Amino acid sequence: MVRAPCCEKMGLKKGPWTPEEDQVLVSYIQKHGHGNWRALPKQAGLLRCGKSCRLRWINYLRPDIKRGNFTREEEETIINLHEKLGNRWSAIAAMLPGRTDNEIKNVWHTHLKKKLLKTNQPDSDTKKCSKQRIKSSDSNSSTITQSEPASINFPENETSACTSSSDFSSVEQSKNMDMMTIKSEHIESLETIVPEIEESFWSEAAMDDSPSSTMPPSLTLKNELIVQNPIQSVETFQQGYDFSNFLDDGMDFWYDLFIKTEESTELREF
DNA sequence: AAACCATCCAACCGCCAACAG
DNA sequence: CCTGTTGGCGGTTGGATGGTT
Repeated sequence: MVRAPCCEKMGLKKGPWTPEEDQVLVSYIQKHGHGNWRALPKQAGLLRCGKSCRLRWINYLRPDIKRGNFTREEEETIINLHEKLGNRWSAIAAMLPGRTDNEIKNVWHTHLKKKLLKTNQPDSDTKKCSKQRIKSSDSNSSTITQSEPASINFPENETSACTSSSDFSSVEQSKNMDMMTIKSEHIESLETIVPEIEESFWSEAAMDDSPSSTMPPSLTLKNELIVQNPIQSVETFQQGYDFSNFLDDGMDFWYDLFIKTEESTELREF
């Protein structure tokens, strides 16, 4: 079977999207949803192929997209999950609300991979302590800038020592380090969770059924069970899609998740 | 100031699985 | 089953940008 090309040869535009095109796409999806990506550009009056529209929407225009640098917690999550899941970017993205697989993939290739290579070098001073590796010019911010030479490889036997360092003296920072330890120690448990999720658990109907919904299709719950999405509190998850406080909520969620992991293997029921 | 180089990231490409007819 | 269509995924590319020489 010879596959038809994604885009018609004639008349369809490629390359960067203009603000006007973005506006057209957003307006159309807000009004009509995206039932059929292939038909969408024609109906919306866009000279793009459906695939391009879909990519643009998912990776850039979706209202729940989170912009800006990745937080340290997010980077840790990516590294830990990548260790267990490999290059399954979409699976990793499912654990990071507001982040796309494409974005995570980019961050991994351009940022995290290099950091890991650096820290995994045997004769490295960076092994001594995370304190030296995690530089924070702004102690109130957990955001890692792109130029920051931080490592997120956190050997378990180092985290406690570094928690007491001056760089991590605040309560929040201690909490961060605790979370790192917990993630490291319990990542095996996490691995056992993910494969158990049935595909049917998630619904893609939200956007089509209720265009005003702020719940992204990929995260729509069919059931009341909380399984995926560790960066979000149970309460928030059940009530709606609001990541405004995802960081703090996420901390508690990870805590709850892994503490419960220790107590019981029945993780799906809270 | 210009040339060169490195990095980033949005977008594209090709493949595959699921699904409908 | 078979075939064609569609959506989704991971790998890759190339233009833009910033830094260095």
